[in-house]
Amino acid sequence: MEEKKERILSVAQKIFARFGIQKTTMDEIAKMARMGKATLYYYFKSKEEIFAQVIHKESRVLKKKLQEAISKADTPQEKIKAYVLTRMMHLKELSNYYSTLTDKYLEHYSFVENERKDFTEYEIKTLTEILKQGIEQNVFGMQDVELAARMIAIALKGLEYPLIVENKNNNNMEDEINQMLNILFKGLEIR
Amino acid sequence: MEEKKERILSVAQKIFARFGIQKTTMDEIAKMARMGKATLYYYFKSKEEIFAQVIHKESRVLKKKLQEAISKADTPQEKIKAYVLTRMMHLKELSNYYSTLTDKYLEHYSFVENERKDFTEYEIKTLTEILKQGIEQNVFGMQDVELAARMIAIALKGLEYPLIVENKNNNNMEDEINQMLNILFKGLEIR
DNA sequence: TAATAGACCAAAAAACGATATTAGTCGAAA
DNA sequence: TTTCGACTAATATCGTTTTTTGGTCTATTA
Repeated sequence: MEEKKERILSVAQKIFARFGIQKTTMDEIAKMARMGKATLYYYFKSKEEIFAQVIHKESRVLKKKLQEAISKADTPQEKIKAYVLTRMMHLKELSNYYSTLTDKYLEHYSFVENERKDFTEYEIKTLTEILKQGIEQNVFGMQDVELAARMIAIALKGLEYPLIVENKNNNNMEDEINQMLNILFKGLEIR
Repeated sequence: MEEKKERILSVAQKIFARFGIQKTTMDEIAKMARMGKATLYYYFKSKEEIFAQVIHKESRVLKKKLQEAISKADTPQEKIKAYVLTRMMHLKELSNYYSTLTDKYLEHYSFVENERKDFTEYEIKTLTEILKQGIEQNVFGMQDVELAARMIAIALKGLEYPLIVENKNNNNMEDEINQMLNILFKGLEIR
């Protein structure tokens, strides 16, 4: 039954978020989902698979949220702003998905790596799309669109740490992002 | 004698770089420096102090290298390029100073935090300087110079990880930096 | 006095073994 | 088809002993 799988995943998501994959036991998940531990193995083949699917689900949610944010914004500049802001804000909440990006011992799970790659791909594709629209609408101008998108994606990845982890005072994260985007749009050189 | 201190530091630097502070023993340093362990304590009060001084020395060397690179470049754009490139290239080499930035258990040493803060300060000051020159020479144009410098500094810090650690193929690091700087200079918006 | 190091100590870390948890399986039952 | 109690092998944990290591003391040298 699909509903059972859903319940397991949703319970697991909460526990994983709180304790991480290592300190979460299958018994805990089973109890919290009100079923025997063995039943978990009827629906999933391993703890790793449950974790993988939780991650995957969260990734899907984020992507959806990003699409919504983009579609609500009007100009290409605002779309990029919405994208970056939504992305960073959401990642800040997602202790779970995000611990993925920092925790050392998670690096070895290949599905984490895959999910990350997949998201990067999505990110580049989405940014490319926005940039292209910007060019069509005559507000952006660059030689190589995909290259620019890739550069922005790298920068976003890089900014995760100083912006999310290091930054204690969260309120000005939005400010900082806005200021960076301003520079990104206008450039340093005089016009 | 100053020469002895120097020898200890230089030996320690090599061993720290290879094994990190935890796995390096005072006996090792002593042997490699051809002296008794107790002698180390005649010159330094603790292992931590030795490490702190090694870090400090490396930081000074990097700053000097950066100054040279900047002074060799002519235009403000080239100065920034030289700065960023030198900074990243050097950090890539410095397994030691750089491990400082990643290793979890080093976070607690306050001198590491201090050195980091000091470097960030230096970085902002230096970038501000270059940007100001650029404005004087009428090649850069921005409202708040210091703000821009701070944003670039954050971005540089962020880029360390994806550029240095994650990037296996080192040869195109230079390319990527150049492309990023191009966007930074020109901006995305059409002119 | 300025340097050096061997011997020493307390504290931390590693090694070890016994014990307890836990991921995953199986067969029976609902 | 779905569920779970009972079981197992592997892994983690814990308490203890042993070893290593940062740091000190004191005698010796130059």
